[in-house]
Amino acid sequence: MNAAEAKPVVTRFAPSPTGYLHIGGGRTALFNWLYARGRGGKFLLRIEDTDRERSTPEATEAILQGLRWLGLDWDGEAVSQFDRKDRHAEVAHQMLARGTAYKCFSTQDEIAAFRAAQEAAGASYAVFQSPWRDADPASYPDLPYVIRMMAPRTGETVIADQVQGRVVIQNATLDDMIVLRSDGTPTYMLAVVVDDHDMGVTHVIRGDDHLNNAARQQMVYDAMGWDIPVWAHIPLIHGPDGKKLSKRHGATAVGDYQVQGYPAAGMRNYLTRLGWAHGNEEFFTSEQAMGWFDLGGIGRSPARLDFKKLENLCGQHIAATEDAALLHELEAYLVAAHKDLLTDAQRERLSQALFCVKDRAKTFPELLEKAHFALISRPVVADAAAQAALDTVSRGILKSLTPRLQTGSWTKEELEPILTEIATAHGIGFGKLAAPLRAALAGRTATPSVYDMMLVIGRDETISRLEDAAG
RNA sequence: GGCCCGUUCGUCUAUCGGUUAGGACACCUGGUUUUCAACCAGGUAAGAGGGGUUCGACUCCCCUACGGGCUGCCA
Repeated sequence: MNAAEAKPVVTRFAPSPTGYLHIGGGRTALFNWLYARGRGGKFLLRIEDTDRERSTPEATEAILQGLRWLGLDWDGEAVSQFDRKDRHAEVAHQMLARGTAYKCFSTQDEIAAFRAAQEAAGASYAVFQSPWRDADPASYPDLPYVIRMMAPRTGETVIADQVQGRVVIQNATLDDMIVLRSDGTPTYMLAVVVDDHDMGVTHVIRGDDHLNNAARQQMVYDAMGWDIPVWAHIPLIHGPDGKKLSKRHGATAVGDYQVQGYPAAGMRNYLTRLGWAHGNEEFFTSEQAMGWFDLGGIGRSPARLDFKKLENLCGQHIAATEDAALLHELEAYLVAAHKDLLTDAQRERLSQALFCVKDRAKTFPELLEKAHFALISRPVVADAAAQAALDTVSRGILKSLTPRLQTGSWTKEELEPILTEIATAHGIGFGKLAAPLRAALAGRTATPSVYDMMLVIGRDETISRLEDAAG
């Protein structure tokens, strides 16, 4: 192992705050987090807010909020790229001094005309070649200028990518990109390199829409004599139809999943497994994933979102979550989705009911619906299906049941023979008895076991609800 | 247009020259059941197409098709 390999891992997530946290961005952040955390490294956050027109504080907050919900904690304060603009300009001028960049006085009209002429001449690619690249500084006019990278015109740039493999770009197809705009602000290509270098980023894990950019950025590293980070360009996520993910596919924001009541652990599991595999492992915790995750295991083709699989994994995670933690998540979900708070009584009863509902739900709203019986107070309002189960005959049966519940210990062992006996006495199967019981106790037709419900709400409440329903 | 990347069951994937191409989700059948969820048993289902290389290709190379990305004084 040489010195470079021994360096502690530093990864980063660098979103631009122009909107909510996209599900694809969430996965990129997750991969960076997993990689760093699994190796005792650092996971940094940088907000790429150099585009003042489109960046908003609201978007920044939405992104931070999305990351927090996903449970992706970052080290230190989030860095604002805009705040570092002086440093970026400084590096641009260092490049100038090193002779790896030059001032270009071409106007945007001139550039457009150059491209148009090239296109008209049938050139296969339109690479702008600035007439100022080799100009004598003595001939510089007193006009606004940009600083351009003095990119090599021949040869090739090789990106040794951990996911995509060895990618070769012909230098002739790359132009002398602008690193500092005429207003003195840095372009993304410069800022990202300077920041990654200054922040000590060792592994750049990002969407493969940046794969071509990596060649340009690598030239900046070379121009400054800086170490090139390990590149890993991961494929983007697509919608269920294989097309680029967009609004019409439904939820594209991480926040949407929170509001829809998917547990964060399930999201992490699903997103990790999307485009990455560790043998046949499907259901795992983030701690396990940290131990297994590596760049070589990332697939090279874009993966499609599959909500059914997401739900399946979420159901497994809900079932595996400890009651106290689950209750906490449910309350957070209620606030995030409905601005609802639980009363103390509801919280108490819900926590007692979790054992019988958490392995029957794939999402929080589904779980809450199953736990409806524990959240309501009398009088129980039955939905249409439940009302249908409370016909005259059924009400009569319930009426004959209540006296039998007054005494004895309140356990499933004692209750079972009583209910069985009532069913038998009326010549019906247990299923026929359970239906009106569910309706009376929960006002629903889909509920946990009738015994579990009775035990959770207790004898008095059970009898009262049965009497209410029996009329 | 040019350049770059990709293509295994419907979906996520395993395989890293020799396998009856495995698993998971979904789906179908049967069982269990107190509704829902779950559970048990079984089943349908894949290497985009065409050329090579090789004793032997899903695996390596080329072409085509399709999908995606980049080609900005956006990030």
